[in-house]
Amino acid sequence: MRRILRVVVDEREKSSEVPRLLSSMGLLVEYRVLPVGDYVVSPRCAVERKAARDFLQSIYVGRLFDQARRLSEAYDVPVMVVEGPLYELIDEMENPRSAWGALAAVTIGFGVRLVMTGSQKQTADLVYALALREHRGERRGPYVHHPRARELWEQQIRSASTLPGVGPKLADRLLRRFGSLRKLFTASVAEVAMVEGVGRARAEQIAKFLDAPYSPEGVGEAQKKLSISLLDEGRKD
Amino acid sequence: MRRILRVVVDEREKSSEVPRLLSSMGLLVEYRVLPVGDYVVSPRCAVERKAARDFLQSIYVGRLFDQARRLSEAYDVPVMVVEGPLYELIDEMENPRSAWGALAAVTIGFGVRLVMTGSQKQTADLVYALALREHRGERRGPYVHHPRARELWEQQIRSASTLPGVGPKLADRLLRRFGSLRKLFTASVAEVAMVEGVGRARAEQIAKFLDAPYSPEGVGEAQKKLSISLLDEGRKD
DNA sequence: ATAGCCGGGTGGTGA
DNA sequence: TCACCACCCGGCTAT
Repeated sequence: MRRILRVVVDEREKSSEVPRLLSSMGLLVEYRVLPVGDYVVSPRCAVERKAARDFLQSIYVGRLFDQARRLSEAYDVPVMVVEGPLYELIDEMENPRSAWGALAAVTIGFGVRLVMTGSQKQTADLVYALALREHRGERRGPYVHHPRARELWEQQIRSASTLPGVGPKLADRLLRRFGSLRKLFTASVAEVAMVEGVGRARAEQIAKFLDAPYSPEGVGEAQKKLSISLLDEGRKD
Repeated sequence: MRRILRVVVDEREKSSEVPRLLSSMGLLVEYRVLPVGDYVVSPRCAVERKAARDFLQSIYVGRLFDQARRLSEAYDVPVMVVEGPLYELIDEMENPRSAWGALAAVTIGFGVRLVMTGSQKQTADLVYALALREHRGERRGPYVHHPRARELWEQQIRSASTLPGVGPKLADRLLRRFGSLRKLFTASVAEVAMVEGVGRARAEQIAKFLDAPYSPEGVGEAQKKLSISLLDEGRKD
């Protein structure tokens, strides 16, 4: 049996259909007065819902950037949903480019993830998808995208995960087995291969990686630029 | 005098109106065969343009996540533009939620910035706004990036950078000095401290990190309190 | 010789 | 997300 998905909704959103749709989908909807955001989907992810017209208006009042800032300050994964006929409204504008510029500023400048939807139903579907995703802790993307590791053990896992074929799960097992990063990094192929989830092939791959000589110039790609700029020219032997 | 905005466009995009619109706006359009992305707006920012129908289809072929991954690996600011009547198409689908889930995965999992537009004209306006925005930052570097698998030396630098107080530059120096990751990880405090940019304090910090015992659930009571307070879910009374 | 600038590099913070 | 700041390191310099 799987746990109920929970989402915290701002009181003011009661006037929209979205919360009702969410609870009809099986989500547990809980109302609060939220200082920022409209739908809190997980401790790190909140959604701000804005009607297309309101979105465009708030560009000129400067309110948009304020909200984007507050949202990204409060949550690691800030999402802004623009709901409604945005395209038509932008086409009616005198200078549509400023609207696209604002869009770019919000998503690139503040790191807010934008999604446009066509209706409240679609907004609800999106929020549901977000809740599902956040709840599962689903990692579709590469693990390097992990936000930030604060605790020591998280940093250790992150470090061990840089080994080829080693993700967070395996890193945990390896660290449990060896006790510290140093011991892991100095372990022999046979010792590493003994850990569950690591076979001979993977163990050898890891050893090969650790022992690989460092040659940034390598096979002469355009990457040379980096290594050249990194070279220190102040050798005075 | 301000410099002309330049954008590199994939050859295949010639068949669309967008490049023509861009150059009529005053952008310098340069055609190339791009390995990834359709519009390269700056050394760090590229845009992949997808028709709404194509976008939805590529979800089911699995091609979407592949493209998202390649885009985000090659550029720091990957942008995906979904052009056309997405809302209507999604409403016609049997399970629209999977579409929103895919959208969420692309933008949250892969860090791709999504923007929906209603027409080629709007896409052009967006690309223009991006070019303007990126131009202000004035970064230089190669416009075309390659999606090829990360080079060995890059992975080695990434691995060494997980050490505390060590970024890409220091990682390079450390690896040059020690020759391989294994040798770096087994080096003594004194040896590490000899490298330029690493003093006694930093060397000791690194050693402490490597030798720290792994205790995922936290051993210290004080530590426990901290993590509990951090994990405390959105109680905002 | 050495104590104090200064420029590069890192990582945390607030917008 | 990203730009800015504060700290750490090591070399230079002026005594």
